[in-house]
Amino acid sequence: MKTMKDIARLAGVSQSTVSRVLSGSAGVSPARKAKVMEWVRKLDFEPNFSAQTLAAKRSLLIGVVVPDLMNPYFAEILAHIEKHAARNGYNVIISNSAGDQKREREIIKSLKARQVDGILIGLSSPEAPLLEELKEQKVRTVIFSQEYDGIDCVGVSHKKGGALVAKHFLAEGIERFAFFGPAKDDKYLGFRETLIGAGIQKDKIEVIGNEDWWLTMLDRGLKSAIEYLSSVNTDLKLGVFSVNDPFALGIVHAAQELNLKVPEEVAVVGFDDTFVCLNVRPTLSSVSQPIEEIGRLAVEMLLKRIDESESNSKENHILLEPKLIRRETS
Amino acid sequence: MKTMKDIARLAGVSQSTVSRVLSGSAGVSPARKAKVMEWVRKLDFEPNFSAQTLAAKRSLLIGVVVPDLMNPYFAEILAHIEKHAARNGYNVIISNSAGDQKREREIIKSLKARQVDGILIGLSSPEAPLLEELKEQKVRTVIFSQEYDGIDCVGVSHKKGGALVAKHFLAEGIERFAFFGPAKDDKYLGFRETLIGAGIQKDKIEVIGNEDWWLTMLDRGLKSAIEYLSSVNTDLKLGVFSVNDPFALGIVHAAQELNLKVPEEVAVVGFDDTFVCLNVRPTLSSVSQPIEEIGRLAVEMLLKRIDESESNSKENHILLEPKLIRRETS
DNA sequence: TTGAAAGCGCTACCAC
DNA sequence: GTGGTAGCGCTTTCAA
Repeated sequence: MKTMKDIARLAGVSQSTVSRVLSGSAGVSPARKAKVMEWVRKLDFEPNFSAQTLAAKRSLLIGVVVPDLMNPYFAEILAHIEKHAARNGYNVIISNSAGDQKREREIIKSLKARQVDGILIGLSSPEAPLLEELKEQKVRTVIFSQEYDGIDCVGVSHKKGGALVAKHFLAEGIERFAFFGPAKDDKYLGFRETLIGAGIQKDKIEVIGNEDWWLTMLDRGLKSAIEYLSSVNTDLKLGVFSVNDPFALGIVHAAQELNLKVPEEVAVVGFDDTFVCLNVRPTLSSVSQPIEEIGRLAVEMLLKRIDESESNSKENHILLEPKLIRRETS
Repeated sequence: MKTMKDIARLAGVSQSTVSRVLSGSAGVSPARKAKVMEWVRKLDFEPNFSAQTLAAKRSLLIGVVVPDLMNPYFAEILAHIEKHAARNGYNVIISNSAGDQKREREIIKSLKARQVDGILIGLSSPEAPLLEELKEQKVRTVIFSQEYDGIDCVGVSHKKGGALVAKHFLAEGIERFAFFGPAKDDKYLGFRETLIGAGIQKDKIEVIGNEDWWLTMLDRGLKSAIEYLSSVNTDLKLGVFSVNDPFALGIVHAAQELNLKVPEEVAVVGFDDTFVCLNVRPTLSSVSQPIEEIGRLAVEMLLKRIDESESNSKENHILLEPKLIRRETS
């Protein structure tokens, strides 16, 4: 491995000069600059990032934490994050939390030890204690899955998304409802609120997979979907709203397996509008989040924070509009 | 940020002792060890990775390079790689090459500058020059997508996979064939070889999306699939073999759009057997790679290389058996 | 405009 | 067992 010292010796200048040339800081004569660059090219030199990080306290590294890499939503957003990060000279460390808070803490701790310049985090459900910690520790953080007071975030309003689905189901004349996912999710709050506001009785709204929903998720929800659908009374048309697309797919398949007609007997709407929605038959209705935009904005927000030396300014919240994309399952 | 110096001062020992305790190296009295650990816990101390990397020349970081994060195959394998890496105390830097060789070079260069302990790389098509470079540079590397002389690798034999599909098509009495993907792909070689061995005329075998197949990939192949299927003579039943699953899906949808019956008029087989195969209707036939195993083995292989101080030993090639999973599209 | 030199936080060697 | 100390490769004052 070559070092700046080598370049300096070969180019006949001091190491400081090499550093100045490479960092693009002003105050180097064109002649010396050219000489340095010549050797940099000749040796295909690249400065050691660890040394740079140690000395400059800036790693050009961002950490991304997601609860489930297999969920196409997170895979897609990771792809966009990586693209924009790379474009700005940043590398991305990816960590999968599997929706486990303990693991999330460990990850964040280790990312800090790596001196990452910032963290982008997607949560699968609201986790106040963790976010509270994140706020205390002064790591620059942007959440791309939900809102939280005192932390930068970007995303759609899940509550509004839930409300959209409720309105849609009501307009279709549906009278029984189920939500697949954690009851504390904002999506469910918006869903339920709207239904109750429209005069629906509470006993017509059910939550499935509440506590252990994450475990249920891991096999894509098929099993618990079958369990639920086979136990439910189907004399009333059922409207099922799912916390995400893979899980919604599980419901559709469960319905098919039980010979229930979709959407005539069971209407299904997912969340995220990932590309799988179009890749399945029947095509899946879903609440759309502008994934690419969210990924881009999250990176931009974080880099802006990194640039401003003082972390004085108030947090930024960017809320985009969710949209219900109606397809064949609802 | 606290440092080892702080811990040392508080615990009343030298910095060397703190270092020894934290690295678990022998030769520290239990009493002092306990005292150090007490302060480590109290301050929630975590050593600075950059400093460690710089001093020990070991980053506990591995780089993963994939051509397309949106392809479920790579998303899945990344998930497994991350899991096993984390289990062994490694973090993962993920980079998306978009199938571009220039970008791949840049990525590798920057990963080396980051002092990664090793690189796992998945390629979308054979790229001899790049791999040759990789061999020259002594970065520990494992390929998880294909075989290459002189570099460790793990995966299924794509050639065998292609042969399996050819045999299957022949057994179904199919007489016209197409391969969607780059002609230089081993999958195609095995496919074509087997067909020709069985007496099929060369003009009955076509390659679609050869040169610009990657671009085609990016919108999941639907457009060029429609283009191809609408131009082809359909009086003979067609067997289409695709380089991966998303692309195969494009063909199925194109066929549906053109009112061609799948699999009666057009049989389709994908590659990788990602979970989308089961999530679509008709369910997609595909050549299966044991994704989880490949991810695990790739990490294990790399860590073994890292452990052996000398990089003397010959390369390892692990070839797993591909399997044709027949479903509704063939 | 340039170079010398003092760190950044840690590891590892050497001496006690 | 333990502590002192010389780097690891870079950035960034400070003087010249």
